[in-house]
Amino acid sequence: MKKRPTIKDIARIAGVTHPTVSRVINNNPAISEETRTRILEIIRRVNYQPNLVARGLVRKKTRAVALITPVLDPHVLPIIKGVEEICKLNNYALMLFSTDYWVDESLSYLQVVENWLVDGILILNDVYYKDIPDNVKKLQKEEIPFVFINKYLGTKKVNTVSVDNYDAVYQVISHLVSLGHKRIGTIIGGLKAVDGFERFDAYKKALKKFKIEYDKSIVGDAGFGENEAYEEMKRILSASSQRPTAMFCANDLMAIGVIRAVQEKGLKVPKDVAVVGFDDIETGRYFKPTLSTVKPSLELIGDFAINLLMKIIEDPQRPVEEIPLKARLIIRESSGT
Amino acid sequence: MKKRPTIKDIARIAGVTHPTVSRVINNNPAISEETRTRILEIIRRVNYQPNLVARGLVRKKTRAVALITPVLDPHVLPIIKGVEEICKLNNYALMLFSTDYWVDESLSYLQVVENWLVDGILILNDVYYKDIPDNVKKLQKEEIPFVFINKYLGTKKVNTVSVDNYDAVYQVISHLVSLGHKRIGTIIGGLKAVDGFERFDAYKKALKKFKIEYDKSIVGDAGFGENEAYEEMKRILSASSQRPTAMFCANDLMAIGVIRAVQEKGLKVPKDVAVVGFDDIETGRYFKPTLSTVKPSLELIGDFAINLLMKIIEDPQRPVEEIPLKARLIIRESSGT
DNA sequence: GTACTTAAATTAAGGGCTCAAATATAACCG
DNA sequence: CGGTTATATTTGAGCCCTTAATTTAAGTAC
Repeated sequence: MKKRPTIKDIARIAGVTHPTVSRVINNNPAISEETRTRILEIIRRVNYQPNLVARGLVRKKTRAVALITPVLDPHVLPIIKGVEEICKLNNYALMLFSTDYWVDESLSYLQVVENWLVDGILILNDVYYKDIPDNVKKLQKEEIPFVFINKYLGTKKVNTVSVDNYDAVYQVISHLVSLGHKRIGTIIGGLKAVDGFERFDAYKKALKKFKIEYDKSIVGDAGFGENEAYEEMKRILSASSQRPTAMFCANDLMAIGVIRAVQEKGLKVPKDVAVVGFDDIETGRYFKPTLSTVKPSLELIGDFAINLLMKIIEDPQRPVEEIPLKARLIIRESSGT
Repeated sequence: MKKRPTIKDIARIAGVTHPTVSRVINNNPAISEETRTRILEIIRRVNYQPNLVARGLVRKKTRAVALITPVLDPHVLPIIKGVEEICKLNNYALMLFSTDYWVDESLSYLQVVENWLVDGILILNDVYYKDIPDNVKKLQKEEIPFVFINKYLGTKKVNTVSVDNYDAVYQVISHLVSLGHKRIGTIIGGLKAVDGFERFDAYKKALKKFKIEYDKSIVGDAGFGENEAYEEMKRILSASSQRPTAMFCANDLMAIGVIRAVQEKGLKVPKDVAVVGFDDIETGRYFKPTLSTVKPSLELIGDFAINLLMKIIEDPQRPVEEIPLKARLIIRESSGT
């Protein structure tokens, strides 16, 4: 790369010393209007840009944040989008790291932070932790600003922005109940994933609210997979003496699997079995029948997360905040009237 | 954040000066085995990590690259994924910037680079430029390493990794011809987009190869939009005296629009009109009929692009390279036999 | 005109690291 | 043992910027 002008070059041209130029750049008021305009003019003319690395070194702030995600798939894209947008708006640079679920290795994201390359990190969390994992402990110990996206299910509170799974599932069950359903089964996504755990828990709590008894025989675990859900639903339909009239699935993919299983049995969706998913994936809008679902605003989650992170960076002592965001129920054919 | 140990702290503990420690870190051979192991032990013990910002300042290399994309949608995700993976493998940090097609504003990505925060940039290009745009000229002038992803259609060569649109479209037309089609229309995505331009050009060239005359009446422009393609196809079906028996669409979304229009006319896909798209989007696999398409390996494009960029960073003087990558034809129901 | 305040700039130091040049130490040799 | 070479380490300077402390100049008041 070409050598770029430095603050000293500007100073030399203007006939002042470089701290004076620095003051102009940083809008320090202790500069006469005359020299300020003169220096600004020179800066414009030679297209000077302050070297952010040097500035970062002395200020100990790089104005960069990192987003750590276990995986790069369409599901997380809106979150990234939300984060990126707010970053840009606030002149932060966004670094992207994917860990491929390799949690141990992702300890190395610490390295990125520890090396001062970023001022804070957003951690897209998927896994259900009983206890605070070591890498998070380390973040806390080093007092590195971080925010979890998707609830972090430790006992201790950490800064978090997440889907309000409880509210979302309640909306779904409430919707199904209002259609007259009393036998509402579920396909869960496994208990290891945060969302899997919470949505299942929320399902049980919602049933209780509506005084519907929990029935294990109409519950399946498909680990968020379509084919697994298909198999589980086949099992439920053939095993259960009294089949469910509605199914809540912890994501849309599984809902599609479930619908396939239902149709294969010669039953109709939603007439015989109503199905509601979670996420609002693209395919759900094209699938036949179109899929009822509940849609978290992931972009908004990204927004809130980065905004929270920026606040923490500015004031590391601020109290921990846990922000749940409401999802929106979308009723389509698969649970239509 | 907590104060972290510096190279000087290590030096003090070890009873040497800090350049000695620096040498150990950088594997400089001019260090006795004895002190090397002693210092490494201390580094391990206090968990010292070199401050990359400081290092960046003196080396003028941050080991970070930026990916500039006009938009963050599922279409570009595999590219990001490919880039991210290789970055990680090579200890580069990846910064993500989206310009929202706001090209003027995206001049500001220069700022990111000019400030030394990154060593080079990848530019996801979508727009068709006749001449080299100003921001790219500026990159060249400043001798900033950059690679275009998706062909940059200027007259001058720039470092590029892109889908081989010509080969891909040839594969499609060849496939349709082999099924006996002679009247093959196309819905193009507009000429402003690189891919739009190239795929249309490739379509005409392919027809020529098979000695099929180009017929304007079975060509539509839908700007890559589904509904626009639907409208264009309706127009073509009603206007054309002799309707096409096959349609090549410059992306899958438009192919879906086309199929809708065909079916609405009471015609069958692929019996009456065969349809082939481009991209292999998720929905195409679920749509009825399942969609024939041609799938570029976007992840591979990302791979190649970042690899090329890293080479350029290491050797800025290396000759310009333009790398086309082959796409794969996927035959499904919409062009089935 | 002296003393004092305020404004505007300068001087000096330092952030954490690298790298070239200089020095100290040890080793070797005739 | 003086002189040369090789090895290991230190000294010194600098990357580009910010910030506190200090100086200088100008302005005000009595």
